[in-house]
Amino acid sequence: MRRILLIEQKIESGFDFGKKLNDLGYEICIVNDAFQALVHLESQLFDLVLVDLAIPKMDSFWLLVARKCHTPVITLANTNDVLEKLNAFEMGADDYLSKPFNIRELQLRMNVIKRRGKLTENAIRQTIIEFDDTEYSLTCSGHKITLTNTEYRLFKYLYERQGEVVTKEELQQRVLHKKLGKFDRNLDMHISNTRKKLADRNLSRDLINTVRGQGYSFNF
Amino acid sequence: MRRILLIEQKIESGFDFGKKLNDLGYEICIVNDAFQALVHLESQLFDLVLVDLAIPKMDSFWLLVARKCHTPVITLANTNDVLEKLNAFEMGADDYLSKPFNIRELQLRMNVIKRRGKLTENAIRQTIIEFDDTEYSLTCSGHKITLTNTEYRLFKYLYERQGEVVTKEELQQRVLHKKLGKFDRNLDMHISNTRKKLADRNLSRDLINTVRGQGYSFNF
DNA sequence: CCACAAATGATAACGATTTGCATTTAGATT
DNA sequence: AATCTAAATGCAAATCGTTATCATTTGTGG
Repeated sequence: MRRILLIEQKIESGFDFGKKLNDLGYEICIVNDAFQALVHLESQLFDLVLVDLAIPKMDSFWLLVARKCHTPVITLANTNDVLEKLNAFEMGADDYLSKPFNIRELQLRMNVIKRRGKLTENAIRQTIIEFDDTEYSLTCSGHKITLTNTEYRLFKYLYERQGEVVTKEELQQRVLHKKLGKFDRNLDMHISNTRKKLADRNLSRDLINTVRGQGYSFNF
Repeated sequence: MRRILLIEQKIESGFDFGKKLNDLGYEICIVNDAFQALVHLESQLFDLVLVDLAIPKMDSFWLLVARKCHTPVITLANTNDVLEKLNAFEMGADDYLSKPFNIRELQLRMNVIKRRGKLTENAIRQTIIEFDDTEYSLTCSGHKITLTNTEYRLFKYLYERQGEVVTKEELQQRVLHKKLGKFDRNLDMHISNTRKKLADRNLSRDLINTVRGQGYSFNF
């Protein structure tokens, strides 16, 4: 899941939101009306369409288009209105979020959609990991693990792309902020140390899976 | 004038154009939306930004960013529309070209900007710092200093915002990737160590200026 | 199935970063 | 100007991150 088309009425409010997503490694494209959305959807491939329900008219128009391009859609609403929620689903949205929401929540739902798309509607994940950004700790099925800053950011980065294989280059660039050297072993060390901590708390060290020659991936 | 950031809507059409420039000795980086542009502008130094005006909306957004990074901007347009031209200048572009244009013409204009830039640059500062991302070293008026990864990224971050006061919060977030604690001393330490290294090489430790209660700023 | 190369795992040593405490400085208050 | 206080700094110790090295695993071609 990489490229996201964000349809926001107020382009400015989309900016910092989009920036956040961008920081997390997504490529964002923001448009503010259905026609532009149409143009973009037809000329480029997107992995997800996020629509602010405040977009006037055209409600289901872009949806049709998205459907044609086999792109999943998540709608965003400003209210917690149940009717609006039902409406979104009726229109054929794949999921729904009401603002303000946590980026993490969005990511989780994106992952669910992604999996649904790939594995044709399988079990919903029940193991959920809670992250604590302030003390670099995570809690998984009752076990709490405290990592170091770097271990934490690596783990979280992988978690946020669960299922995907993340290359060492990417991790090195985006988490460690340095280039990957020829015989660079330091990612391996962080992974190794993290796995040890997982094992110490009776969690599977295979939460982080190594894909030989390619990188690492997170898997429950 | 070396590194150019090219913002093109259709990435393909940017390719051969970019290739031409590349053949002429420029280092080109092509992106196709404002956010990517933002990311690149914030993480690397460019000497010039070329923007295809066909980039939808966002018109002035990337411009703001480029301004922040002290990078000149030339806009490219598909029409010969005078309004568009005026609009470009209003937005603050340094120059304007309508497609199709001669690469020579572009070069001429780039030189003009360069000269313009150098003049003001010389008036303001004559010292220029060269950065080496691979070994975290910088060269300033003949003196070469090697920093650690973190010191280097902090220094560069401040340098890229020269004149501005950058808050500790921001540095902590964007460079150290952690929250600023109440009695957090680690930025101070990095600054202190960097200053020491500057002094060791007969460079002014006041290149990094502390603004009591606010943060740090870079100043020649 | 074996030999070989390449990738990964793991330990330890080393260097960098962070933390805690003591001290100094800048600015506000009187 | 003397005092007070919050912020900044210096230094040392503890923690964390990186590198060097060797062992182990995995995949490839004979």
